[in-house]
Amino acid sequence: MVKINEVAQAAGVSISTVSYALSGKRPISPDTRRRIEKAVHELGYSPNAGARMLAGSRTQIFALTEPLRKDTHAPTHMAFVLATAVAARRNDYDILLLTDEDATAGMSRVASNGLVDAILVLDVAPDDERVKLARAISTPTIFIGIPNDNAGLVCVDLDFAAAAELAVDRLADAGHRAIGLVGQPEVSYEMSNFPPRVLAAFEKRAGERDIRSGFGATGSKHTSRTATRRTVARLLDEGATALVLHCTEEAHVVVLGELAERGLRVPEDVSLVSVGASFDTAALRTPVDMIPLVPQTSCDLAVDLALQSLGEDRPEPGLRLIDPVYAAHGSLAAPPGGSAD
Amino acid sequence: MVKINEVAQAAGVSISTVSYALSGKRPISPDTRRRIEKAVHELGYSPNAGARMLAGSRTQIFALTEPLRKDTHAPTHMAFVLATAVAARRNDYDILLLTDEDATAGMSRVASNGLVDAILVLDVAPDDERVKLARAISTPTIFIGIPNDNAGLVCVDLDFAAAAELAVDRLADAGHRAIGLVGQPEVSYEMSNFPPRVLAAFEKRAGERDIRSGFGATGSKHTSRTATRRTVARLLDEGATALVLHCTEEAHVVVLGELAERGLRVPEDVSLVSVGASFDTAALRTPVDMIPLVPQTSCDLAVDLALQSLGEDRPEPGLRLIDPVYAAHGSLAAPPGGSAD
DNA sequence: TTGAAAGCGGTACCAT
DNA sequence: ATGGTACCGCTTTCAA
Repeated sequence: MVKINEVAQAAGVSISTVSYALSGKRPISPDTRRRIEKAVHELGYSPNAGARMLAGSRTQIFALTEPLRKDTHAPTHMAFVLATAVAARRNDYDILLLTDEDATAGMSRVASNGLVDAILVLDVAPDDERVKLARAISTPTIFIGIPNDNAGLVCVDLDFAAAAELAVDRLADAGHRAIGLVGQPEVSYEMSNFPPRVLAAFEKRAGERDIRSGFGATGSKHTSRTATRRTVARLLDEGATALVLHCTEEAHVVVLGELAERGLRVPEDVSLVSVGASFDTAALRTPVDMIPLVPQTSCDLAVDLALQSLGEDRPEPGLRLIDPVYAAHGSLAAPPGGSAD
Repeated sequence: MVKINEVAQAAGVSISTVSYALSGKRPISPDTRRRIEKAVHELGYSPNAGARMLAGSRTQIFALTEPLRKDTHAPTHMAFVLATAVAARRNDYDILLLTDEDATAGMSRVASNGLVDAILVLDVAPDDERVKLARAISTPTIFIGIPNDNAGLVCVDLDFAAAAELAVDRLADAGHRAIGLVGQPEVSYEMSNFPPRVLAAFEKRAGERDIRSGFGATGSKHTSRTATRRTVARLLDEGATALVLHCTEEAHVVVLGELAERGLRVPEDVSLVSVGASFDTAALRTPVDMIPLVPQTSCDLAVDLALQSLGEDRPEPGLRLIDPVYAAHGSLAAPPGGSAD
């Protein structure tokens, strides 16, 4: 393990010069700089992490808390973890994983031992217990997701409400008068923060546009497709000519299968719009229009905010809602028989 | 951020006494110990991570490298990450996530800046590039999975070969003379380390027991069930009276569906044994016998080995193969018509 | 533009 | 059983 003094000696300069050359915090003559870089390279020097944390006051580590509930959707979750890690690395930060049984335990630990510069919160529940802890500690904390009680917090997320409204608007504009929402498994409306936002905005906007709206949950395991099929059947029976999908990829597949079995074509007989999916609905056997949830967008922003929290102008508390984007894939058309009711 | 000297003062003892009381590295009188613990508790003291890393030579952090290829099965992968994190925490260790595009970059970085005490390697490929790096660095490295070239490495994994043999043996013992293997998507036989081990051992043991064996891959996405159905159809056509399943939960479901459609009962008409699954095959609509892959077992052992690597008697290089365990769920019986061919 | 040296907050050796 | 203190390797004043 080569140390800074060895580099200094090899380059024929003082320790502090090496340090400054590496941090760029003060001007170094081109010549000196070259000799130092040469020494660093030849000796394979890499500053000791512990010493850096102690002397400087940056650890170059962010904590990521993820309380992995049994209902978390693994692929989506992983996409967020990955996106966070990538964004962090791009800024020379590493990610420390906090998956404690007790979500708050790890958080308060790293907050009080100074292991991390900031904390990123994933898998936010409506009444998340990490909220009050975040208010109590001094380590900057960024929520990816929006808890009910979010006063004073920095939160980042897709604007799910706007996304739901956008979906309703597009369908209403196309002439649909009755729209069904195929939602998450029931339990998610208590455990997670965004499903309720979609549902509420969907119903509100439908009301505003004088549209009849229906709602139904999906099954929580792909082994029970029944719940999903029943929901689709009911919504169609109630007269829906379009469905908004806010569910897993598996559930999308089941919906498409159910429509196919009933001999219904997309978009001639039924229009579809997927909201908040983080997989590619254009790759399904029937491509579906989508207003995607892009983990990278949220995570990049979250990391930016975390970095900003370390500087002078700490970000204002408040929600950062990401504008929804509509991607057409041909699953939206006018309802059969024109815009009749 | 309360420091050790404040604790010492509050408890009316010296700094070193506090340190020793906390580490338990030398006897402390019951009375003193109580006062120190009281002070620690009241002040909410938690030793500074950076200072510890620098002074002691333990960072209390393990790195976990996971090069997230596009074909990695998210739920299984997450189960391993979670199991590792839990095992680590139980031993007062945190997990630092290394998900660099370049898998080796992060590894060599943490190896040379002393950020972690050991490295755990996940998602091992047959010709994994992290192998030669592991040999080059001084940070102890534990592989969870077995690369082809594993000389000198410490590797932990389920004994997939023994598991495959056990499956064949049970079926052969029950009288089956023709067995099919429903395997992974084709690409996995190049990208991952364990599918080839199952396949090879399956065929070898079948040969030894004079059993006709067949093999077929599954589809790589649940959207393409066709490949899986075709494989099942072919294996049955070839006369298989039993199937060994080494595939995803989705594929299991498809297999069961295909059997049901053909009017085949389990186990009366076809026997099934699942090998290396990390989900519960007993919870499927038809419970299936399994020889499970238990992430916790592998990860606990890996963490143990990592800890051991930090002490005096570093573990011998070599493979640690975990014995397979057979869990019966009623999907195995004699072939129809007795043990006729 | 460069150097010397004072910490950062613990750990563990050497005393008592 | 307890205390004093020399480091651990780097960052960052303060001086030149």
